Order: sequence, then structure tokens, then C-alpha cells
Amino acid sequence: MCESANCILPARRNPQQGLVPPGSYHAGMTMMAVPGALQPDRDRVTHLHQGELEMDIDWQELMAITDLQELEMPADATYESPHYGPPMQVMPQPGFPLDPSPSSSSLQFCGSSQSTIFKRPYPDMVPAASCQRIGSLRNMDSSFGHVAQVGPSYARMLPAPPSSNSSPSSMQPLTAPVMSMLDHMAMTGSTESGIHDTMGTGSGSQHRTATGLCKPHLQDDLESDSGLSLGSSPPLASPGTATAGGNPYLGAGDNSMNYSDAEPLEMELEQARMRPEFLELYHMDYHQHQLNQCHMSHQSYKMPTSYGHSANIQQQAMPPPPLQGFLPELGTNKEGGINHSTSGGRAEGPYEKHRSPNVRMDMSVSRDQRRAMALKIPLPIEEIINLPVDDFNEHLSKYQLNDAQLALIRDIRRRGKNKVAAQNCRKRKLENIVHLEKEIDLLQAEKVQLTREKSEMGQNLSHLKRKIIELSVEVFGSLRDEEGKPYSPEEYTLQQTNDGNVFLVPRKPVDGSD
DNA sequence: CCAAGCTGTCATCAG
DNA sequence: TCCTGATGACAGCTT
Repeated sequence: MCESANCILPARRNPQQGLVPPGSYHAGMTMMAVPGALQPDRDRVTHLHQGELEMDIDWQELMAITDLQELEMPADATYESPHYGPPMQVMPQPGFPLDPSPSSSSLQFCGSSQSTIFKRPYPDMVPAASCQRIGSLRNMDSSFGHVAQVGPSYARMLPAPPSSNSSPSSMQPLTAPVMSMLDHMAMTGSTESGIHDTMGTGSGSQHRTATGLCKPHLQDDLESDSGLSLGSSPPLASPGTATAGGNPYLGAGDNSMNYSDAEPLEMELEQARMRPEFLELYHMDYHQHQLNQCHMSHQSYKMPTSYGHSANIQQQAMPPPPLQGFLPELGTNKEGGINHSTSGGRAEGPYEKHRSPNVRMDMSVSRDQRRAMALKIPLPIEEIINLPVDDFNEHLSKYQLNDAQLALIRDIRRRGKNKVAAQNCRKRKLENIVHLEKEIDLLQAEKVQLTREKSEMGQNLSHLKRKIIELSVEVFGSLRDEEGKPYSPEEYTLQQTNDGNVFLVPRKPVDGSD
């Protein structure tokens, strides 16, 4: 599955996108799938490690003379992190399914890593170092895959990867420095090709966090939108809880991650998430999980779930060739580095909100999703939000989640529901306003009609009054009393009985003297 | 630069 | 008591 994930993916994608001639640089990807291409021989690894040292020195120099360090490239921290020990230091924790032996097959690795990623609680499932390796492997793999997509011009910029060590099957035994070097190389290739690859590897970014090397990140602004749970939930990962639930993306020992700590990671994850290979990687990872869990159908995940949604959005937002979606915003500085900030010092990642409607939409749904990704929440956002409470709890019970993950899931659910509620509320409010406005119009029209009718009735009344007066005068003028004198209207009035007869009735005295 | 609108989020209340 | 919806208020972003 791992090999298929790493190799079939680009093979499937490239022909569709028509970006790479079959067998050209995608063939470079297939190289990575050669099983056992890189034996974790200690000497060889050491050699690679030394080569990495040299390369790292070069890298440091390069970083020193350019603005690249502002890019928060994870490579340095990845290498310098104390979590990376000697080559063979990557040792699984007890109970970790990975075969610690260097000869462990790729199949074992893939099966135990990817298939168990969501099956088992992350903390005790994957030692952080191994997680880093997984992350590095994935990202590096996908990085090469990305380059392969980019095409020969960009692929040539990549330093040649260590011979045949790009095979997923052979990556697992790689030592941390080797992986770090590979990360360097992938990073270098991306950098030279203009890709803002701050993601590089999950391990690198996490190490920066762990080692305190992380400067205020470019994407801080993106996270400043009061997106943090302000006390509505327990800290995402207190040192205690996080110890049990070390983020698989985090470096070894980086168990103190809380929201604030997670933000840089999320930023980088977000940046990396914009890379199609990462999107598809995560997509596939999750999809595989779905297949394993048989909770959702294949289609149900590929459809509107958050991850797939984002991937689709991003892919839509990326015109072929892929780099065209990023390079115009990135540009390069005079030293050939990357201008990660485009205006006013405000950090703008390659997917700044206003870049395009698609990207903006992606951003709008991505904050919680980024957090979910950061904590490896094994449920898609939409499930978290939309499942009925019973199903939701049942779903949760299928996973062993730590406090941080549970808190995040519940926050996501609460926020998601509240967001929908707020949208409904506003929609309803607008509808009420529209309705009231229409009602006002109707009432005004009715008022006009009533006014007109009143006016007409008044006219009719006046007309009737005049008629009455005329008739009265006529009647009184035609009547004579016993003395032959006409009845005075001042002294008499006409009254009509129920039977229709009309009588002449004397008026009552006004002064009441009688 | 400012104002209006939009949107997400939080706090709170009610069912 | 918990869950959920409704809604006011606030902040950030976009137009």
C-alpha cells in the first residue's frame, strides 16, 4: 500500500494532468519504489551522514547569505535537533509495530505505519522519531513526486538524490541524518525551483518547535484570527496529556505542544497542504484509513469530506503546470532566494487568502482542518461536525484519542455547528429583514389604498350629506302644519323608523329649558 | 484610509 | 446534565 501510495499516485496523476510525459521524470519516482534499493548499511549510512554534514554546511552558508532563513526551512532544525542522534538512533518504542531492524521490509513498514496510523492511538503507536521518518519519507517522497510533476526543468535543479534511496521500501531504515539530508535535498530542489517549501518535512518543522528555533512564522497572521479556543476547551495538549499523545508530526520529545505551539506547525502544514502532493498524500492516507476502517465508502471520502474537499479545491486552484500556481506569488530575491513576503513585511504564504477565490475558500475551511491534521485527527471535519451525537460518540469510541485530540474534535464540532448556526441565524435575520421590508411595502400600499378609499368615502359622505340637506329642504318646504305654516328645520327633524316610514319629530330644545 | 459588509468565533441563554 | 440551536457581540478580513 505504501508503495502504491507513493508511486501509483503520481502515475495516476500525471497522465491525467498531462504534465509529464510518461516515463520521463515520473520514472524518477518509480526509482523510489525499488525495494531494498538502499540498504540501511551502517557504513553507508554513516557515509551519507557525512555527506549530509557537508551538505548541511553548504546549506547553512547558503542560508546565511540569503533570506532563506526567514523561510523557516525545517532542514536546519531537522538536522540540528538533538532528537536526531547517530544514524541508528532511530529506535522504535516498545509496542511500536515497526520492525526496528534495518532489514525490515518496506512492506512491514508501510503496513505498520500507514495502516496503523489511524488504527492506533498516535502517542504510543508511533515514536516521534519514527513519525518524523514517516513524515520525512512521505514528504520527501512526495516532494520528488512533485518535482517530477514540475517537469525536467525543475527536476534538474534538484540535487541528485542519493542513489536509489528514494525507494519507499528502503526509506524506513534510513537514519535520521540521511533523511534530513534528503529533506535538505528536497528542500533545496524546491527552493531553487522557487517553491516555498517551508513544509519540507513534518519532522523538520516540529523540530524547530521542539528546539525553540522557530521564529515568528510567516503565517502568524493567518492564525491570529482568534481561531484559538479561548478557554472553551482544555489546553490542546498539556505536557501531561501530550506526553501520551505526542503528535505524530512532532519531533521526539515534543510533547508540550499546545495551541500556541501548534500554530507554527499548522502554518507549515497549511503551507505544505497547498502542495498537491501533500494534499493527495494526506488524502490517500486518510482514504486508506477509511478503507481499513470501512466506516465510509470510498466515494464518501472522496466527495465532500474536508480533506478531499481541500484537495480538490487546491487542485482546481493550481493551473498546470503546478508551479505556475505558486511561483508568480513567490518570486525570487536578488540572491535567488525566495521572497516569502510579498508586501509590507506581512507574511503571505503561497496561499494567502486573497490569492484566488478557490484559495480563499480553502482557507475558510482549513483552520480546524489544519489543526486536525496537526493532531492527526482520524475523522474528517465534516463527520466531526455533522454526525449525530450518538454516531459521533460511537465513532469516537472506535479510536483511542488523547485529551488533546478529543478536545480539538469537540471544539471543531462546536465551532462547526456554531458556524452553521450563525450562518442560519444571519440568513434568517436577512430573510426577516427582507420579509419585514416587504411587509412594510405591503402596509404602505395598503395605507395608500385605505387613504384613497377614505377619501372616496369622504367624498361620498359629503355627497350624501348634501343630498340629505337638499331632500330635507325639499321635504320641509312641502310640508305645512295645521296653521299652514311650513315646518322649520330648526324646530323639526326627520326620523325614519325600522319599517321605513318617515316621521317629522320636533327637535329637543338646545338649552334644555323645556 | 475609512466605512460597510461578510464571516468566524465566543459567550450566553433557552429548549 | 448534556446537547443543540439561536443570537448578540466582537474581531479580522475583504471590498
